[in-house]
Amino acid sequence: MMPTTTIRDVAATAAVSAATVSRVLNGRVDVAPELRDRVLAAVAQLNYRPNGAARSLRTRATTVLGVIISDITNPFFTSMVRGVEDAAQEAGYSVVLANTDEDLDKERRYVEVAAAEQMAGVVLSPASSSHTSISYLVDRNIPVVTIDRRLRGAPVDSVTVNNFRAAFEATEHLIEQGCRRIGFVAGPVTTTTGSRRLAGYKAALRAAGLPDDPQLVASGEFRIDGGRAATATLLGQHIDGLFAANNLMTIGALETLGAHGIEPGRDLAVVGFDDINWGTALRPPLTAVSQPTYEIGQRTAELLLRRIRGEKLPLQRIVLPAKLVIRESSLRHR
Amino acid sequence: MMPTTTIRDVAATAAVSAATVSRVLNGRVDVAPELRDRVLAAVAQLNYRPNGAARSLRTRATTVLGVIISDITNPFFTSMVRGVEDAAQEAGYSVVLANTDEDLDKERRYVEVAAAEQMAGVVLSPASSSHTSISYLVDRNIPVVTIDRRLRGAPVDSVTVNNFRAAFEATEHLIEQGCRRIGFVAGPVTTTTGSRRLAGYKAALRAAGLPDDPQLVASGEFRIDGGRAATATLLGQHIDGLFAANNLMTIGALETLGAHGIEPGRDLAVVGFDDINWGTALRPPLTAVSQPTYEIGQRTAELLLRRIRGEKLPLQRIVLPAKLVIRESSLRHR
DNA sequence: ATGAAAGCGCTAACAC
DNA sequence: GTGTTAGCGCTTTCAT
Repeated sequence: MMPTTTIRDVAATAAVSAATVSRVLNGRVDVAPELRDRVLAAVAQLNYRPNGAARSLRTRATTVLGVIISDITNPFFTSMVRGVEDAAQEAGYSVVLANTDEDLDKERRYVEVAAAEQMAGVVLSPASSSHTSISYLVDRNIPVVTIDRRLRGAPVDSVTVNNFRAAFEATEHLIEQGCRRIGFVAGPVTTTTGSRRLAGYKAALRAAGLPDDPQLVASGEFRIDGGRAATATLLGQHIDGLFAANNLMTIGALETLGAHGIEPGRDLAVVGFDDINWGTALRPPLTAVSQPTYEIGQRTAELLLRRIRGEKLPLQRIVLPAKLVIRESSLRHR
Repeated sequence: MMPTTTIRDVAATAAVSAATVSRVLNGRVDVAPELRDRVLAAVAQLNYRPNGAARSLRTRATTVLGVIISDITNPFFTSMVRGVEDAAQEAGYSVVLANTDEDLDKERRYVEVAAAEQMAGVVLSPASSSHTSISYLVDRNIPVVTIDRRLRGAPVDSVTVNNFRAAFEATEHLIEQGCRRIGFVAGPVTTTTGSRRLAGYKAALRAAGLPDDPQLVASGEFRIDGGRAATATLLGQHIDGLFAANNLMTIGALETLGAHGIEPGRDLAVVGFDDINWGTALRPPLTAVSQPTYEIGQRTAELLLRRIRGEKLPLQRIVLPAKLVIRESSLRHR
């Protein structure tokens, strides 16, 4: 068992007081260069690392960011988390993860934990745009940035993509490919992503003068089985195009199409929302709306860190561009 | 800004000493039932949550597990992390994530951080089986369990699958399908997974009396481009079967095959290591070695928690079964 | 500019 | 069994 080296050890080695060591370590300017050097040398010599617990007990602040998302198992969130992680790490913060499975109770519990643990800030992907428990955090002045989704009516920073526009463009692309009956595999409208993507799809139909047939929309959870079920429903509707509202739903859709012997690109033009690395392993490769997931995470963390540092900014609603990547699953030239 | 309620507030409300509150909260048995109830009532009434920083400063222990893996972006790790997470959460621990990108320097830095932060335990997927920095942790009596991979020569608990056997069976399956020249897209032999899977492949060839042609093995990093490059090499070798050593390499392999107009199942029998949810979205669906990733994570966390609680156990080397899931990409009946 | 001293909230001896 | 007390390692007044 190693003896822990404390700030007093450093102070003794550098022949200064513990207070001075603390000042040096926290970048106070009012320390004589000579003492500074002695302190730094001692720190290096003893390989000293400040005790985080003692520090946060004293300052009532930690260097921990909470990341509360629905499910780390979804590759979409994974890449965002990675972006948050990297940005946090760079600033000396660490990241603790919590999965809510879109369950409001779990979300609330984790938010409470974040408050109790006095986390420096929280990244949240809210399970619902209307019900929220962030007041626990707001009351304690803990900054929150929502990621991927927004909270309606709450004055909270957010980082999202332009879901409406991206869905509009994807639908437009299918129309350009000659599709006239485009099925939409929709997610839950309780999330802002679910509702905005649906709205974009409908708007594109209207813009092209196509009927907005409710039969062409089937919705479900943002999960594989949700996509499977919705697609199965739509197959009865004589569709000539299919647009799935997220990556997991796309998997379910492709499975169902495959099971019915329907080949994307040949028999049906298919577009998915969220571009993942395996899209290119498919035959034909998948046309998909690509979101800058890593950058979303990075930007979220950067914004959160600015709030943590106390910067005064107006409410931020960062919207990053999602772009359609056209491959072959949506082309109908045969 | 909310005022923080401390243990003294609870003590005052319950008309006992702070020490008694502490005893109740930590499950000491030597507290009179009556006082216990008063304390619990006060805790509930004040909605009290102990301050983690103060607690760990005092006890020199946290309720945080470090999870140090190569890349959270890989769906394989993702599911394991989820398993760790859930088990940890259940025991009142939280999880902090760190990505090493298979970089030994990063790994060492994170291990140091885990030690400095006095994390309760660490789950590690070592970038190398031989070089390691876990002594920082061992010296401080911080338990470590390696996950997915082992550390050679280090007396550390591990949870893995039987990579040798799984690779053996996958290869055997290809041989049964009539393959005689099976290409192997290999990962780095510096990892135990990389070397054991290669060994299993070779052993199966030998067992079937097939020549162990080194030309049939091409190796690279456990990444998409690694799989692409290795597969491109193997295409010059007149192979009739292909086995890729991990999920990302499989993506690269499928891409390369697709680009050459080679269809899995029809022109070439293909098996991948790691079964991921999109395997069924492929046409034909992918035959793959399925690992119980979530369970691996769970078991790892459970073992780690037992070590944290100080249970005396012999060195644990838990090996979970990976099983071949046969779909159509490996069948050659046409 | 630097040091001495107090105290963050909690638990673990120790005393009763 | 329960309370009193000391102190974990750090930062931050307050003196000097």
